[in-house]
Amino acid sequence: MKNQEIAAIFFEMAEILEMKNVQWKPRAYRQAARAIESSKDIETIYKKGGEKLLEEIPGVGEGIGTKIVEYIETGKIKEYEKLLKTIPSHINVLLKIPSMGPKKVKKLNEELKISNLAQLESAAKKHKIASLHGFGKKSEEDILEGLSLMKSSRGKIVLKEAEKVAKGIINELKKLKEIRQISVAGSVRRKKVMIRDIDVIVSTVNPEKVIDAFVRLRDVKKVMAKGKTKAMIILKSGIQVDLRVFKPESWGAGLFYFTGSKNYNIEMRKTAINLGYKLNEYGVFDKKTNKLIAGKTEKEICQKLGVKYLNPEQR
DNA sequence: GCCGTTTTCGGCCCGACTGTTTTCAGTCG
Repeated sequence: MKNQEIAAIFFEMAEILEMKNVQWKPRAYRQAARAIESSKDIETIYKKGGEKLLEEIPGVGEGIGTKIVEYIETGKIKEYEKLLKTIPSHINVLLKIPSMGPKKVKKLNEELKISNLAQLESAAKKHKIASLHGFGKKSEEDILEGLSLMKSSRGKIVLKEAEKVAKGIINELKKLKEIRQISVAGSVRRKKVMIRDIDVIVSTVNPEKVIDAFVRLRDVKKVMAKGKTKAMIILKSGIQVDLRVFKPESWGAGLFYFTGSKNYNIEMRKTAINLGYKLNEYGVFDKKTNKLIAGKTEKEICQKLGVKYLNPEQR
């Protein structure tokens, strides 16, 4: 199955293009990569109907279609090899550090010639980064923490372990009388085999209290973010847990939004737009009046969008 | 680079949070 190989290449191309400040193409490559990841075996499609049939995959057009064909036929993509030569090799590992994206990686490379983890660590420790425009003292601390987190964390965990952790957190939070509804969402709810982080969704009329309790859970190692509607923590085990808080009238929308895969969500939002609606994590809204027309439950939302209610695993 | 029951050109999902800012850019999900 070449799907994963090709998708990985397109994701990487998107990152490189982004570092080069290329507009829109990164999005196109990512969209195609995600579609390819979840599409049927791409080689079979090609053998059956040629490039034309490949272009029926959403997000795959002439340009990307030709590249897929090139990979199937020759095992490589010239454009990709060309792109690789334009950046320092292995600079992509820097993108794996939390809080580091294409723009920052590019800047650090240009200003300080940083192109690997060791150079990054050394520069941060010598406080060379804080003086760069757009960076500061906190950026330096974040980088060092991100580096140590990366060294210690085991990356993804298996579903069973994630479910156990999620259950523990939910049981703990359930003790708060402020909580109306609570559920796990994201890839745990979709029952993916490997889990990167755990999403927990809550509905309440008192968000502050719930978020406070969340960031003070027993096993919290670090609070990554804490706002009015969401918080992110890293547990001592290295697992990241995100909490999203909603009002009861948006419960279904929140759960829907943070359960769906990225592709599924984009699909649903487009469906909403076509119907003259707007869909976000708070509900389905009438585009003209901005009035909430569905949000309490997932089924209500599906009904308004005219789509079949799918089990989380299918989204 | 992709896509189109208003468009073959001109848009591209979008909201929250943080840090470095002086109103915003970058990152994340």
